Amino acid sequence: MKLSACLNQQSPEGEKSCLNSELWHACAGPLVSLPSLGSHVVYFPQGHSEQVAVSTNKEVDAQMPNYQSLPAQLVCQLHNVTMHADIETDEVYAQMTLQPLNAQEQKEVSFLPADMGVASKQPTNYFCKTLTASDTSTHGGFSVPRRAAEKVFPPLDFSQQPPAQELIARDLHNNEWKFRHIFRGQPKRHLLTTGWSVFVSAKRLVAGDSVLFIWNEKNQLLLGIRRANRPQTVMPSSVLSSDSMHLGLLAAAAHAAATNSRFTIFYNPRASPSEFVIPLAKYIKAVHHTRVSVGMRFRMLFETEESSVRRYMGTITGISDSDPVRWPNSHWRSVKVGWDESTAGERQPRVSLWEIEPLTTFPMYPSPFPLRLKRPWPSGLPSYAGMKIDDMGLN
Amino acid sequence: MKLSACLNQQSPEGEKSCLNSELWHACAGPLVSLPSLGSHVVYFPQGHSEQVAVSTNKEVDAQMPNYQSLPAQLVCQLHNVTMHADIETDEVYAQMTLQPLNAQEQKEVSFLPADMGVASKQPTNYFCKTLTASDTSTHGGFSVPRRAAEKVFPPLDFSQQPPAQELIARDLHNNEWKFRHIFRGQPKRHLLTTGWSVFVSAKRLVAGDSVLFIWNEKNQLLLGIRRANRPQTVMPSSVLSSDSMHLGLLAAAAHAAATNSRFTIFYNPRASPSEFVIPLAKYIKAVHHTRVSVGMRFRMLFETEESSVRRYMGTITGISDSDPVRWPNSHWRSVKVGWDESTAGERQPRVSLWEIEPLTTFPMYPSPFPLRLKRPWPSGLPSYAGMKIDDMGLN
DNA sequence: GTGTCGGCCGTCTGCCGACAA
DNA sequence: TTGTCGGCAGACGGCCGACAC
Repeated sequence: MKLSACLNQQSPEGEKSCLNSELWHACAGPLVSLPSLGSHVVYFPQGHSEQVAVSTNKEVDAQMPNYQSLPAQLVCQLHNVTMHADIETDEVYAQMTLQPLNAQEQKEVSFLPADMGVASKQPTNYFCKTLTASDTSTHGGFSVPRRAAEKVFPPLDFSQQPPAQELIARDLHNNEWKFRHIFRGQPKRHLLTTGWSVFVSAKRLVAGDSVLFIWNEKNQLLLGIRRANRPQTVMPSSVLSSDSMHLGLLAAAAHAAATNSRFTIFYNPRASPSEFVIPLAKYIKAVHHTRVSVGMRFRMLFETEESSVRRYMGTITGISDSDPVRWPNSHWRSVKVGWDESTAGERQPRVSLWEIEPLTTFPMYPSPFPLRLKRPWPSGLPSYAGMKIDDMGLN
Repeated sequence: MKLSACLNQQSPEGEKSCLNSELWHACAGPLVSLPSLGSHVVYFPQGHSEQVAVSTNKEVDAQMPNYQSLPAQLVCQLHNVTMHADIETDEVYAQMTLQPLNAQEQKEVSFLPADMGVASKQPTNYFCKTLTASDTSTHGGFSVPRRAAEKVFPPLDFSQQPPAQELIARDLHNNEWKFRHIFRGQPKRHLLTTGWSVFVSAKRLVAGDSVLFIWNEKNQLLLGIRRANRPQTVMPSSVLSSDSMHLGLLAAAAHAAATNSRFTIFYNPRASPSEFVIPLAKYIKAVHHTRVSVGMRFRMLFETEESSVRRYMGTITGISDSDPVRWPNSHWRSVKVGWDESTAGERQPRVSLWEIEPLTTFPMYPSPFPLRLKRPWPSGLPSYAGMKIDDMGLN
């Protein structure tokens, strides 16, 4: 597996766009958004650690030493953010360069305009189909859903019999793929024939994986893939032990925090259980300007199989440290929740405040003890320098 | 890419053998040896760092902080060593669990019998062939060199016309591969036909890669592969930045050294420029009981393309720290050398003392200033506790 | 509307000896 | 001794509409 070359094919403004941004976001999913370049963010080593644990398929060792000097959250400036795709698997990921703010900078932050992060702009003219056994078999081509073909593909010339055209689509690596698009059969349907099997075998697609076609404003056809969540699809790599990787991310963050220097992380939206680089304004709003209490009802967004979103409902069952030993007083996954729909096991039993929308109207189990935080935020102007000592888990 | 399951198919004594030891060593090459389980070794973070740099295809950042508490070499006990092969690429690697010795243990070490490490026992009944274009094309099978077939494969029944048999070989993952072995053509030759192309495509072999057949004492046929050194065959992985990986290996070693606890490393013999876990006795002999001086002639073993060894000759041109800033007073690559054969670029300009055989007879350029070490070893009993402070690069 | 299948044709896989390096 | 090729037969890839859910 190699890293992608950084194809700067569009967005010459250079803003965090290294390869096609629409396609990257479409592959990443509707819930993924990247903080703006230059903005202030909160970085959570815990969340980063979770991603590494998933990627290496190994939980963090209980023997792991603590980094006493590393707070549970670091307020940083985002100096660089680039989108990438693994050259072997097309898995999307982002590289971010973060610089922890010093005390003075954290004080000044509160006077800057809030930046909640740009919402992930999902393209409008696109479709995503989960591949069937017939789609991936060598016996035939790809059956295009009718509405999808009419919305996303250029219109066919129906004076021909049968109507057909050649489609050229580009993937995340800017590679070109050619397909014969034909409208035939009884009943009539849209099919991709010649060229399709080459694509399937090159990308090693199997039934259950999804493909994604985008027709963008420049009249280009873009093509992405999203692999099914196969168990054990992970890649631990024999480069470094998972323990050393966990230590490495902590050491990198601790060193950067101690010296106010930059460090680099990878964010893997499809692998990571939760985003761990959060826009500062979003964090502040959720942690300091939102009332939550045990018994309160909330909603949370999840991605569906068809790449759209739906809300699941739940009830807050507790508010406590998710890892009291290693990360005391961290807001990471500080909210214990129960989900209404009992298809349990899929959804995390713990979430962070900025992931949920509390429903202040009609609480199902009104708590007699509404509480905001164990350490309520001082009224008046927020002090982020103070936060680092008072509220951010510095031991 | 996934890690291999640990197939304990033989050597029930369980000594560092997790999958077939003969096959692993054959794939690793004739120069690779693993220290014995329980023995004392010297671990070099610098060498480990080199391996990570090669694997991530990224040199260590000059900004990298120093670990003041981490010596340039750690005397450890080897608690566990298991052989593995990458499930995707069949690349061989070893996992070792090391425990740094405390001062008391280091003192006691000198009274234990020396363990120079077992030499890599290359199997006797084996052959290794680099694949030709014809071998890997879909047009035909595999042409077996005559001597190889006669030495390694079971004898054919020449009463049949043509003589043929089915061969069953097992790879590092204990997967079974069946081949039709036939002796035919004009002139007569040994060929593998049916089954060969399945193997080639499953392992994604291309011309230039090598295959390796072993006929062991249990009359089993073993089958390994060794890929050509394709440039950029490396896999940086988007899990962790290379900077964090470098920090991680240093942090893991530093923490283990500080607490005398165990840590785990991966050794990748085909990727790593040099072994970085050396039997203690080999280290002591090379560093403290060998005279080297500028101008001295030496030999060093290298692997040939055909999986055998040859010696290259050279002259010592200097003795100095390879990284005076980060690792002062380290013996890692402390010897600057020039090579007789000017096919330069292939061989390292710096080697470590334990990699070379100094030729004490007939030095080509006798130096008027023979020197042993910048800090000569005190005569009498070696003190490894003292070494840690005096000679092992503690800043 | 679309997933899977039988039918059918064409290409490519893969086994053979010829031939030359 | 062995790498590559032309020849050839059979397997599979891949395009088609039928049909059912």
